[in-house]
Amino acid sequence: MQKITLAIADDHPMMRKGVDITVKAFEHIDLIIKASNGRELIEKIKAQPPDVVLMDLRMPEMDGFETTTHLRANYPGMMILALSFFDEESTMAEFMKAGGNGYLTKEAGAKELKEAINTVMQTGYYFSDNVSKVILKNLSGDQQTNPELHGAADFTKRELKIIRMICNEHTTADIAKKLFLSPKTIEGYRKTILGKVGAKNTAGLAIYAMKNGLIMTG
Amino acid sequence: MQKITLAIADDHPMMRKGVDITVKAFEHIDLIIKASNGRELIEKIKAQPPDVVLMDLRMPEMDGFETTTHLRANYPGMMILALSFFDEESTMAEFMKAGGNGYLTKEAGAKELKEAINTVMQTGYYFSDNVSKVILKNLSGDQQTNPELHGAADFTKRELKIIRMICNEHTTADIAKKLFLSPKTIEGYRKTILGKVGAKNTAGLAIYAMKNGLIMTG
DNA sequence: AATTTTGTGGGGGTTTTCCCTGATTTTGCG
DNA sequence: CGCAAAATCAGGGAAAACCCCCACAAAATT
Repeated sequence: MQKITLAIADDHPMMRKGVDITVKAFEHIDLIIKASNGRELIEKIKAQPPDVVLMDLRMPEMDGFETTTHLRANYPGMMILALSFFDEESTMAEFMKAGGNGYLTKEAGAKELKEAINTVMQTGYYFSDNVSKVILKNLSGDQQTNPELHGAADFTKRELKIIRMICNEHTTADIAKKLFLSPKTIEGYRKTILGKVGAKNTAGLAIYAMKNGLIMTG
Repeated sequence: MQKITLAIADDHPMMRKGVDITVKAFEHIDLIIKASNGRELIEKIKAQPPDVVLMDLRMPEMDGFETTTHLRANYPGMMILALSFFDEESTMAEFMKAGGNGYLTKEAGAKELKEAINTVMQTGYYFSDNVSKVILKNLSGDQQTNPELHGAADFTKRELKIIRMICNEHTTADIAKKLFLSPKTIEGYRKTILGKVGAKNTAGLAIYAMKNGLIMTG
């Protein structure tokens, strides 16, 4: 599955950041170009044309209408969406006349941005307000599957005993002495245990043990 | 399941929009306050205090440092994250000194924003570059943080924050770096903390923290 | 105003944990 | 029986934690 490449042209750095932040949550979309005006956008597009362009209409140097006209002439297949933070009809009409593929209104959320990009790629258009509200599954990043989410790793009896002793503040040497084993053996267990629970140190292990009921809470 | 309430203070409307867009994708987070400077933020917070504040540091009228100091004094349990688009250490150090709970660097994506908010609610801190994430990750939160519920020993805010970081497997050096303090200072805290809880080592501390609800169990 | 607590740091050291290589013996089970 | 997992141990080294001592400034409390 190919990633969708995206460009944004907006004179406001914070807006670019906002979009940047948003699309970073979308695994299948790559924001490859950020430009602060039309001229800069066109320059960058020469080197690397994106699939979709998000275009602010009010920009210095070269505004969104002019830029859209140029892009439409030179890249017929490119999808151009207006980032409309003032959705006056007349403005939008002019933009569509210039060759735009649709627009996002200011109410657009991350979900809609994603849908807009997907839709415009599939159908060639997207309009913010006719949102069919197709219920896609959750946005990416909603449930990040935990690698070692505890089905609770299973421990051997020895390991369990040692875990409990560690949680009772016994040191390696201490445990070794009490169990009549070599400290090196206990060290080995510590390593194995840390590996099993995915902890980086004793603190993490102790927390894990508590959460998973490996030790008595009394 | 309770939603996490969020406020943002940033003089730039587009930035607010960016965050707004982003958090709208998060079902469990409600952006309830948008302010353009510290004074406005404080006013709005009087009516409706949020769980977490995202704070730009450079703002007109009343900047992020001043605002953070004020909020920390009046809302001890409120989580304050800096939106740092210029991550100079000195700036961050000043912010942390003012009582901040952590910071998001400019590389932060939607996923990280979400995680930052979740994490700061669970642990009381978040630092953009900390990669330890997985460990205490649990399915989305439920219990809200009641700052002081358990009598137990009483800790200062600093101590509490450090306890949580220790339980999240941060090393002394690590903590020092993130809080812009000397490792020696952290060492001092460790000693004080161990003394207070009557633990002999980190394992004991972690167990204590769990038992006494010093850290969120998710 | 005086005192205590909190926050911040330093020097110098020992102990403990963590990590990398290995290894041998026992035990459980198909 | 044979094999995998469990249990046992080692050398050597790096990192982290722990433990003394101490000091000073800022803030809170009295």
